[in-house]
Amino acid sequence: MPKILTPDDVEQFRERLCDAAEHLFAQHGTDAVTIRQIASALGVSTMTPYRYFKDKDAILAAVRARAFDRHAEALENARAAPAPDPEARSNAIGAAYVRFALENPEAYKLMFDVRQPSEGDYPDFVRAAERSHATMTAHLEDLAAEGLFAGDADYVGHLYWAALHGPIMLQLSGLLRPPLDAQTLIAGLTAALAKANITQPVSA
Amino acid sequence: MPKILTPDDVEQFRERLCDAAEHLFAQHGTDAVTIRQIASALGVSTMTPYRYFKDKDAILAAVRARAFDRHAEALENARAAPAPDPEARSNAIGAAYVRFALENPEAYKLMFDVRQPSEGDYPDFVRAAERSHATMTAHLEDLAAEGLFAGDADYVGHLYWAALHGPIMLQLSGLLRPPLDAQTLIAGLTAALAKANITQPVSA
DNA sequence: TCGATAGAATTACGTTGTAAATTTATGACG
DNA sequence: CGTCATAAATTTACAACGTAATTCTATCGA
Repeated sequence: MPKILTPDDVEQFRERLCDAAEHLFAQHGTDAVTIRQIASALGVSTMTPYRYFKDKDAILAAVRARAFDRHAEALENARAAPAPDPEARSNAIGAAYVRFALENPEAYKLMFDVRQPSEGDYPDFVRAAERSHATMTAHLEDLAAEGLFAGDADYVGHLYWAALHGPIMLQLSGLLRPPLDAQTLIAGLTAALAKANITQPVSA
Repeated sequence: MPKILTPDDVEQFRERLCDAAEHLFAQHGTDAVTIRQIASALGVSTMTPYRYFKDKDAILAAVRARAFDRHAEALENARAAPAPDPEARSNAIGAAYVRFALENPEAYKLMFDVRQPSEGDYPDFVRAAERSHATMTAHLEDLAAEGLFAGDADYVGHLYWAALHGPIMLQLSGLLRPPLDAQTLIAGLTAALAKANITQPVSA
């Protein structure tokens, strides 16, 4: 019998390939990177990646999922870190979100890239995206358990998510001019949310 | 002497080409559309578009600029329309923004597509994008002139912009699950902004 | 009528994603 | 210990792409 790839071998190669792809994406832009470049960076032939991924779209989905996973990890670490009080922990989670986005703009753009047509075809991506956002909801549920927040944790979590995501995307789209930037807008939006203390969906 | 294209001829052909390209983009996705398809839809040869646009990127920039222009027009119409009171006019402008985005999701995605590397190369696009956002600031300056708002119009305009853009982008990225949607989040964020009445950049 | 020439069409080429065919290397078995 | 079936990798091949270079066509001043 010939050599057989263990599931571990497969996973390891996929990791290496995604690492290489991610670097190339960040360096040259997602569209400019070819399968041939990725294969060459790994020292394998052009067709070898096809043994590990269905096609180029599957590679893109895998890289996006990995970016979401790293993002989720940053949030989870912030949530797990010691904090003097719950408010400080809230701020730490928000700061971790923003820091990840601004320090890894190419990864963040990729995560929320709106072109992948049917994300349902890539369950790994969907799971990673859910995991990332779940931390924010979980933190609000912590606050609720401590009696510091009463309301719809999912809804309010999404409000804060949108309050971070909107400014970040405007900045990454190149549409903010000094002195405006994502941080300044996020400060205003989160201050407004905290002050208004919205807890339930408001009727339009 | 041979036939000579007047500037009007050129402009007319560009319009026709952008119309065709936009339809194809919305139908098949931006990436799947080829120059050959666009040319064929116009009944011209493959290379004819190159007489009117430098390359494919220039076509994309032109289509994006046109989308921003239509968006700006929708906002300007809402601002110019009669309204019972200033608050109603504010709501009408916001509603026009959201309606455009949700009724033309492909156009909206294109406008804020984060891939075009150096938008500075396309001054028409930059101008259209500025025009779109200027309406919101202008409306706040109207309010200020009437004594109904005192604060940094540019900053607060951007706060509302981000409060609309964030939820819309989350929805268009396919990351909102029922019962959550862009409208519900926008209602919460704009309610918070109105209630908190932020007027100046808040210090982090 | 005719020829110079702007604009359109045709041809051509390098590159892409990937299907199909071929080669290579492994490990159980006579 | 060689041999062979076969998984994995490579090589080859091809249609389609963006676009440069070339050729054709139709117009208008002479």
